[in-house]
Amino acid sequence: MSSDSPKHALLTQFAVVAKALGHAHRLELLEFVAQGEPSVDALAQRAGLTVANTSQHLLLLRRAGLLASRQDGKRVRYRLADDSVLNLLAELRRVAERNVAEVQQIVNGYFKQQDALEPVSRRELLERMEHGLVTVLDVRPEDEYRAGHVPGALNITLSELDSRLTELNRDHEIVAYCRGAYCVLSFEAVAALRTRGLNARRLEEGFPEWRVAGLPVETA
Amino acid sequence: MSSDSPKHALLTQFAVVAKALGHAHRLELLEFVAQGEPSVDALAQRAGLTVANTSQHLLLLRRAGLLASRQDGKRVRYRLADDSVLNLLAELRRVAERNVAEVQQIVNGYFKQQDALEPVSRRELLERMEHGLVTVLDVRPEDEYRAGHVPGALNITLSELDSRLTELNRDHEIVAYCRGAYCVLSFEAVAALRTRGLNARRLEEGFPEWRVAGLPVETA
DNA sequence: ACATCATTCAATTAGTTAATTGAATGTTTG
DNA sequence: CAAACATTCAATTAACTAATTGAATGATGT
Repeated sequence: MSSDSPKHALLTQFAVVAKALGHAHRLELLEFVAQGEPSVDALAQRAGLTVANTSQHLLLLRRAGLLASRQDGKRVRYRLADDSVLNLLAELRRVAERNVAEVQQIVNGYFKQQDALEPVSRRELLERMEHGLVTVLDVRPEDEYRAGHVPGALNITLSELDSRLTELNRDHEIVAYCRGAYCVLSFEAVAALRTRGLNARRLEEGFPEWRVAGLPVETA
Repeated sequence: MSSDSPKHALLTQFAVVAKALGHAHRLELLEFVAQGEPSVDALAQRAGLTVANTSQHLLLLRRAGLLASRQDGKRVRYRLADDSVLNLLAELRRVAERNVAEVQQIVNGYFKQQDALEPVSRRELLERMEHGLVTVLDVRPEDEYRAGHVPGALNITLSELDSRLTELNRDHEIVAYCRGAYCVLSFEAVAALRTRGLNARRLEEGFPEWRVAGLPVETA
C-alpha cells in the first residue's frame, strides 16, 4: 500500500543473504571457511560432499555476499567476505538457542552433559595465559591450526591424544578449543582428558570468535 | 568424516530459522510485527497480501521461533518471539550493506540522496529531549503509534502533514522516525518538512531499535 | 445455541532449489 | 605447448516452497 520500490529491492536482497544461510551444508561450510582460507576440495573433503556440490554451495554463498574467493595456483580459496558474517552467524545461533525448543533439547541433552563445567571465557584464558598457568590445546586439523591459532597453543587432534599425552603438563589446567560453540571436537577432547586424570575445560566458542574479538593470533 | 549427529541436528535447526528469513514478504511482516502486536488481518492489509497467505507466512515464522502469538478475542495477535530477533535482523542488514553491491547501490542512490544530513543518534535525541530543544515526530500509522512510541512524540502521518503543520514548533529542530532503518516514511517526511522551510532530520533506525536499546517508551 | 467473523487447514498449481553427472574452463608444470 | 589438475558450468532429475482457493475451526455476542 505504499511508495516502496527501493524498500522492496532491499528486502529482496536481504532475503538472498538469509536464503544462503538456509541450508545445513552451507552453514557447515561457513564454519569450515571461518577457520582459515581453505580450497574447494579441502572443504568438500571436510564436509563429506562432492567437489561439484561443494562448489555450487560456495558460489551461492559468494553471490549472497557471505564469502569471497581468490585464485591461488590451480586452486580457488574461499574466505569469509567480512567479519560481520561471524556476528550474523552468532546472532542466528542465539535466536535459535533462545526460541527453538529442539535446539534447547539438543544443547541440554548432548552438549551440556558432555561438559558439566562452565567453559572458560576468552578474557579469563588470556589472563591466565599471561601468568603461564595454563596449557592451551587446539584440537582442530593441522591445516586449520596452521592458518591461525591462539598463541602458544599445542595442536593435538583427538586421534593423536593418547600418544602425545606426555606433552601436556599435569600441573596445568588444560583449555581446549576447536571451531566454534558447537564443534564437538573440543567436547570430546575434554571428556577424554578428564578420564585420563587431567584437569581440562573448554574455551567458550572457538578460534574464529577469538580472532574477531581482536585477541592475539599466531600463524605458523 | 566425524562423529556429529548432534551438530548436524543443530545446523538443521539453524537453517530452519535462516530459511524463514529468506523471503521478502516475511522480512516485511517481521518489520510490521516489531512495531507492536498486530493481528493477522492488520498485517495482511499493511503488507498488501491475502489473509491466508499472510497467515501461512506468520505460521512459518512462528514454527521457526521468530514469532509468538496469542488469541485476543476473535483475533490472533503476533509479536516477536524475543528481542534477539531484532538483533538478528540488524546483523542481516549489516552484512548485506557491507558485502552486497546491489544494496550499496540502492542505499547510496535512493536513501542517501533523500537525506544528505547524518541521522540523529538515539543518545543525541534523548539528550536534546531532556533540554526541550526538539520536536519528535512519529510518522507511522496511528495503531503502531498507540502500541508504543518515543515519549512526547507527535503522531502525524504523511497525508496529514500539511494540514497539521502549525502543530510543529518552527524554532525547534524536528526529528522524525518510523519503523526502522529503511522505512521510507521518515525519509519522505523529512524531505517534505524541509521544502516547507522547517529544520528536520531523521532518527537513526526506528522505534523497535529505540525500544530494545532500553530507552524510555510511552504507550497511549 | 446460533450467526458472525478471524484465522487456520487442506489441497492444488506454479515456481524454485538441491544434488548429480559429465563436459568445459583455466592454471600450473614439465 | 601439452598434460595434469582444480574448479566451474550446463543440463537433468528429484524435492521442496509459494500462492491460491474454498472449507473447517474456534471465539464472540445476541
